[in-house]
Amino acid sequence: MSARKKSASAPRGANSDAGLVAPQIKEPLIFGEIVGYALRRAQFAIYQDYARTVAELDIRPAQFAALAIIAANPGLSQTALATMMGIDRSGAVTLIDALEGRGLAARLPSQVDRRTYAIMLTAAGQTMLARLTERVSEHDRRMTAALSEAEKARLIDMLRRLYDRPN
Amino acid sequence: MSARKKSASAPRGANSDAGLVAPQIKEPLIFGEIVGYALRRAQFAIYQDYARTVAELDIRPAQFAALAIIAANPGLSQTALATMMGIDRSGAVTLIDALEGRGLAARLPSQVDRRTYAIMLTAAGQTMLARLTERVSEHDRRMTAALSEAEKARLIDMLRRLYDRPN
DNA sequence: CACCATTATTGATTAGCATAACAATCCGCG
DNA sequence: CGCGGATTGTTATGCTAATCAATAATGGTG
Repeated sequence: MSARKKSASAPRGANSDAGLVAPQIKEPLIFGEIVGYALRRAQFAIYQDYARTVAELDIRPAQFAALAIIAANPGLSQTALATMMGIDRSGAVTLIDALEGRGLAARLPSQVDRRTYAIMLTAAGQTMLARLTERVSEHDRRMTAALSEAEKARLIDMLRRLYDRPN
Repeated sequence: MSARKKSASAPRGANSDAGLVAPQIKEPLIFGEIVGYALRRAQFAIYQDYARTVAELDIRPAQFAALAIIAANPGLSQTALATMMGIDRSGAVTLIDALEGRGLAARLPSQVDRRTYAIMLTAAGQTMLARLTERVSEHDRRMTAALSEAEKARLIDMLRRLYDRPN
């Protein structure tokens, strides 16, 4: 549900553009009442732009998240990264494989547990993260330009109350 | 990025639970500043529960959306449904195949355009949609219980301003 | 009528994600 | 010390959804 395609090519049937109105597709009433719907559309719109933003540096959304988490927790294990990102351990493997293959992260042998690696950012990874952070901040500012700073803060607070619920 | 797993099984290394603090995984600073991150987490949390809610009636999220849109626009074409949902026409085919296979929707031959079908809900589809709408409303109320009615309205308004931007 | 656009459909391809299995290693307990 | 269970990284497999191209049938337009 997005209806973000260009000119809504609804079938015009047999009526020209004389006086007849083109049959406009209506949005179901319930969509307007539900928070989850507005949430989904806003998230989708922003995520699209976010993906395009990081793609300019040939980075996928999950990779940026991984870089940021590794930078904030140098030497963490792969499972720690996986649980932090809410993905499976197997997903972390391919994720780090990609980062390591591009020289952005490295698997150092852990000194306390020979099963695990201590994941670190390389120098290239740190500069890449710096450039990404800059662009992502700009992206977020641009996408929320319709909100004042106070509104932005209130929005974040309300969203946190939605997912931070004590269950 | 979700960190919603149970007890954060961060590796404890070699320290017991005596006085040493278990190495807590920190969230990157930038995540807290970005609207898109809070948006993503809230959307994910709510979507999870939403999917489970409709799954109780053996319906997938996209199928509920299709049912609601068809009910609001009886006799629309498949491409109209596809553009409304923001998916490809080929996706609408399999979507309606499933609904038709379960007797919830029907493809009636259009009387004005022999290429298109007029998609309608069957009686079973209408009662199914009614039951779904009931449960989804309850789900939305439950998920947004941390917000007052006024806050909910303000939240929806702000979210709309995020995806309704005039581009 | 001729030409091009549109519709529904099929098939192939891809990406993402969860699941299961497995060897290496760690930890706890006798 | 040694054994059993748990954990870590890894690989393979399957599934779901999304994307794209191609095609036959039909519509609209000059």
